[in-house]
Amino acid sequence: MLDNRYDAKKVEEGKYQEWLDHHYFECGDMSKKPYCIVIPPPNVTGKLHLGHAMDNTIQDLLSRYKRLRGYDVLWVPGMDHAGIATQAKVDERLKQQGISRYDLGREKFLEKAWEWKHEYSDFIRSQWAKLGNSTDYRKERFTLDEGLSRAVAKVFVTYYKEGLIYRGKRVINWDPEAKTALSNIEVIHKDVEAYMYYIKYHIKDSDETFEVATTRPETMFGDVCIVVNPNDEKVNHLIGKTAINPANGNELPIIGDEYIEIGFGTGIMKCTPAHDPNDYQIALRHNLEMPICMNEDGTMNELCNEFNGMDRFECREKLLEKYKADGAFVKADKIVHSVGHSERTGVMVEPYLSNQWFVKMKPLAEAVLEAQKSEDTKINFYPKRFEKTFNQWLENIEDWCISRQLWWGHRIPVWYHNETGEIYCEVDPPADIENYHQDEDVLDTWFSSALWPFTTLGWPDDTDDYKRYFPTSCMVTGYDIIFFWVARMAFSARHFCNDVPFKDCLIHGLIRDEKGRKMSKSLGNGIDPIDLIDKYGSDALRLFLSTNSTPGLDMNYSTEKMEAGWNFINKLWNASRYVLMNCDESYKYQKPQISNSIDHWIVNRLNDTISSVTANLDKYELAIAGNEIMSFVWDDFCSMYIEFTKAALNGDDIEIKHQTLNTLIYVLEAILKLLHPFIPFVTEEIYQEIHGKEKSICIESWPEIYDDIDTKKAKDIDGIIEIIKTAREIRNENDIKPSKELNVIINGLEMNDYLESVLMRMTKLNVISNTDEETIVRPLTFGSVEFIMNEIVDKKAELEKINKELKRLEAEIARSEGMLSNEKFLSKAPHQKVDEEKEKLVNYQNSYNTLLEKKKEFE
RNA sequence: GGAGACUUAGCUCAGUUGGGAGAGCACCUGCCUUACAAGCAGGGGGUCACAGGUUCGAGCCCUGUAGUCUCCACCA
Repeated sequence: MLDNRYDAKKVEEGKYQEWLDHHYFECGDMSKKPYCIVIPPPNVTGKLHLGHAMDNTIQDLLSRYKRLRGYDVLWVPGMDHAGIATQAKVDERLKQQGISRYDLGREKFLEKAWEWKHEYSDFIRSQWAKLGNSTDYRKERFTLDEGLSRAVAKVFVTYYKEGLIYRGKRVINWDPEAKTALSNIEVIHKDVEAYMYYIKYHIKDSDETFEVATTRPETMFGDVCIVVNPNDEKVNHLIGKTAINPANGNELPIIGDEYIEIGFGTGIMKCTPAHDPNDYQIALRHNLEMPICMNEDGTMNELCNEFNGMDRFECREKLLEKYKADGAFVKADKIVHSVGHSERTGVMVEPYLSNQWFVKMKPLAEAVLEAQKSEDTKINFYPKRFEKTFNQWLENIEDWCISRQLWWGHRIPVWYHNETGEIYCEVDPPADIENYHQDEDVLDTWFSSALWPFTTLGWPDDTDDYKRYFPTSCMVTGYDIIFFWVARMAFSARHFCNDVPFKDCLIHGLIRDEKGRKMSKSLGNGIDPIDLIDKYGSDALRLFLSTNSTPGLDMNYSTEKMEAGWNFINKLWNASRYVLMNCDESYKYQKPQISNSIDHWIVNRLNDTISSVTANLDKYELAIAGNEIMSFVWDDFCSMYIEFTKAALNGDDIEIKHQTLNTLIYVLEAILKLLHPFIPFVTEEIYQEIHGKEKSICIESWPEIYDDIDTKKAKDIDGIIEIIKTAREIRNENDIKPSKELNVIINGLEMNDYLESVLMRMTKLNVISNTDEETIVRPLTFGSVEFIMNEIVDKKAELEKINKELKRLEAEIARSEGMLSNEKFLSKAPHQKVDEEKEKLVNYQNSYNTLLEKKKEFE
């Protein structure tokens, strides 16, 4: 017997291990259709947060649903080495021990990083277990494991040989903290307050001066020329002259280039090719030098004279002081402008000229865009609008900088000949390795993530898993990584597998705190999913995460809604307890032969619920599906049906009693299956209470429609419910105690002993066939009910009520008649709607006539 | 500059092809009715941001306005 109180801890304890021990989540039943999801691999940087919990809940929900629907489900677990992020964490740990990675050297540092990885992957697995993830652990992968690493190398080498990867000197985004290059999307642009400094330059051998505006005066040590627009009448006379750089006294030729926007600022720009991408382009056009004036850590270098070794921002201040002293400083205007910051370290990114590896994006992107044009070859986004986001990014894409000056990651499979410098690019190192040295850099962590949906299945080998499960069925992820990840998986799969990586892509929003703010470390408003599980249980958390959001939109955490979820589970628990308290062994495992109308009614409602829930889950409308089941359980099953059954179970009719018990179990079991994808632990607990420990709901099958429903009988119960609600209303309105029996005459609905006992049980209604007393009447859909007036209310009050109701009905009738006499409505609206309206009108008229008659009778 | 989202009850939000507005919480009234008081029964409360348009009919479709937010791109 179930305990008399739902205790999430007790229910969930040990269940996950049992599931694993029974291999319920392992794929491979070849008789079924395959269904595959690969997990977005969490970073091994730390614990999973609430966002992961939501993402995983959705995937688990889909996996469990599909398993019940009879698919051979493979949900692949795995983790990401997360290059910069993890390296930063390990660095930080070393720092606490007073050492730096340079003290250790590359090999030893990597050992430490692997230690970190093992520690955190264990932690993450324990969190997955708490969430109940039904992944197949035999298939778990890590982006840096051997198989994936070979796949990464294979991809690099292939691209390289196809000319889609190249190495070159470019101005890239440099993170001076992590001391590595970043790709464009790893740079976050933030508006910051700054100054636009106006600096005075002298023309060589002349008294003539001009002003140049800059926000980064410290880069003046890297300037090579002054640029004006040759068409700018105001300043083009300067072209050909030579200016003196106030920073170091160097001579700067003044040249013309149409890049300069006429009318912007002073119309005169300084050009720093190594520290600005636009300046770099100008320098290319004019074949200029590209001196670098900073070190990798953001300090100034030997080009900067007395500022050598000074931090870039300190140099800025000191240089300005110098300008103020020697008259070069003109003014500083306060401005707000957008400055790039490193996504990982948060420091200001420095545009920096360096030698990096790039993927040529145009042809890869175009292949995906082409495939998106056809229904057969496209990825289907849910919600659809993200397809536009995805396309637009691919349409405007620039080459992808993939080399990172880190140690933790896939080392670039390129070796340089020690003497000739000749490049050797293969998966395996050159045979005469002693004559070569390998490229020091590693690959952007997203380079390996981009291959995740197929490398996890064994690609580039033509494995059984790859053949069976690729392309995968559905990718579940947040809109924040469409560019980082989704798009890159798309072109990788298109290029190497000639297919989509996944047929569907379900995009969800972010989870925010109760006030709608993003959860962040600095705000300290993060919520640990494990704390919530400890407090409310995994099921309650999952229910909260899966039924309170609209696809693609952000969701706020809400204690209230967590509690509402818990309350629902408690309700389910108690309803199950009621069923099991009343059923002995003989009532289990039987599909009911239903005949009485109450059972027809509940099973009919169950049918509707099954259809609707199934349809919505198939559309990824998880919240709608969840709410549908919850309201069925709470409103129909608990509030109505269970209360109905009390009459049967306390009655003398053995036949009805028997049938009721069978129906109770039958409906409960269907409910458990419908809910299992949402709340797997408690549904398993209850299911095993019915069927014994040797069975598991995890591998059961989805409920089927009971196809022998008498809808007329089911509809009669809608009438009974109307009577009950009317009676309750009358009691409440007139302050009649629930314990006081009321006599009632029912017109237009066939009654029997059982239904009468239900009315007695539910609202203490005593059904009579006629009376000599004066009655009040309430029109209902099927007919009407009458109550003995002086048991309830006085005539005057009742007359008032009738008049009010008549007035309301007149208005309704007028509205309805208006519609039905509108020829355009009749001719253009669907027949069904017209019929509905006609039926309404008839009901209104019947009600009106019933009340009118009663009114005349009173007068 | 480009793109997108949001505006519905006191609060937080649902509302899936257009056919008389819903939930949770809060509030009011009455109930310890042997599954559940973390519960049960009943109730009050909304010009669906604003203005136009399409339609027999608009919270939903179209246009514009206002406010909030997000992403992308950015000129020294």
